[in-house]
Amino acid sequence: MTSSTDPQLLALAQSFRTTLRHAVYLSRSMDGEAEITTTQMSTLSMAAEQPIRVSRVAANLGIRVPSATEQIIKLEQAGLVSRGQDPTDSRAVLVQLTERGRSAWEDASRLRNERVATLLAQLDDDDRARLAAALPVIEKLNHVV
Amino acid sequence: MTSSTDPQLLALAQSFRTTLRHAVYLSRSMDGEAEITTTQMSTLSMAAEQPIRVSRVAANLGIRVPSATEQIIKLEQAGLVSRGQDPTDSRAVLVQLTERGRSAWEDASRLRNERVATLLAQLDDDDRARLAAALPVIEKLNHVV
DNA sequence: ACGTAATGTTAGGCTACCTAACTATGACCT
DNA sequence: AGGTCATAGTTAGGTAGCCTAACATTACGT
Repeated sequence: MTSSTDPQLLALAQSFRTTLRHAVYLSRSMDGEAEITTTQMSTLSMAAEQPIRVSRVAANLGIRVPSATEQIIKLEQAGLVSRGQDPTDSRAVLVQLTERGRSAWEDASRLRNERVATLLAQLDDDDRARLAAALPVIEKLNHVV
Repeated sequence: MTSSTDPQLLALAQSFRTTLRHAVYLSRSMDGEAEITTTQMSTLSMAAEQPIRVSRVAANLGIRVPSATEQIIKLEQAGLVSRGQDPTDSRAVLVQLTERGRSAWEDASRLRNERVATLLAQLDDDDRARLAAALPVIEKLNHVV
């Protein structure tokens, strides 16, 4: 990975980074006055799919394991998740949503979705199609790593 | 903004939010071991275009003015930006890049661009086109607000 | 069975962010 | 002009998320 990179690729990379930065600002402004932080929301989203290890939460969030432990403990104290043993590995801890956690996640998720949907409603059909087409591409990038 | 939102729009909103979240994780992992933090990088990016007020930096970053002041002072102490008066309003402070700041920003930017370009190189042409087509759409969302 | 690797937790410190209170300048109004 | 209020930024002090280092526990390879 030297500096012998295709100029067109570099240009796309730069646009992508800039747009991503702007999107993050946008996302933050949407989250604004929520009672659940973005990190907690992300953690709940992961656990909503299936029980997940602390180390995986940390890896997905891009933070260290002790930091993930800290957040998860807070979520546990709030009654939103529970920590249980992994039957296949007694070192591991499986984080899963409680009933309250699931409904809290659903509520917060719905609220955010509605806000974003309101934004998207102001695009025309072509733009929405372009956006929809690009989402799977961005997802691919994560698996390339 | 009630819950009378089009289901298709809500579905797209949810996908968009999820993908955005994943992209942020990806972005963080790219920034990883950099010597300039993401916030500082963003601040430099803004000042690189044109001198910018502290309050605008704060607004763009989604943080409060005192927090922006704090970061800008650090950048100033690092010799990367200078703070000058706005000739049109002596209350305002204009943040602009120093020579060192510009080259530091260019270096850091190039490094990140190359990392992202390496990722993008692993997509096929169609996917890259889809990605490129969606970036302006996402930019539009910022101006809709 | 023993040494090493992997998974989490605890302890302590750093930094980015916040609110509240303050200074200074601009805008408006009479 | 003078008075009042709004706007731009800084300072002070507190909160929370993230980090590294050190530790306990369980798994794995030889």
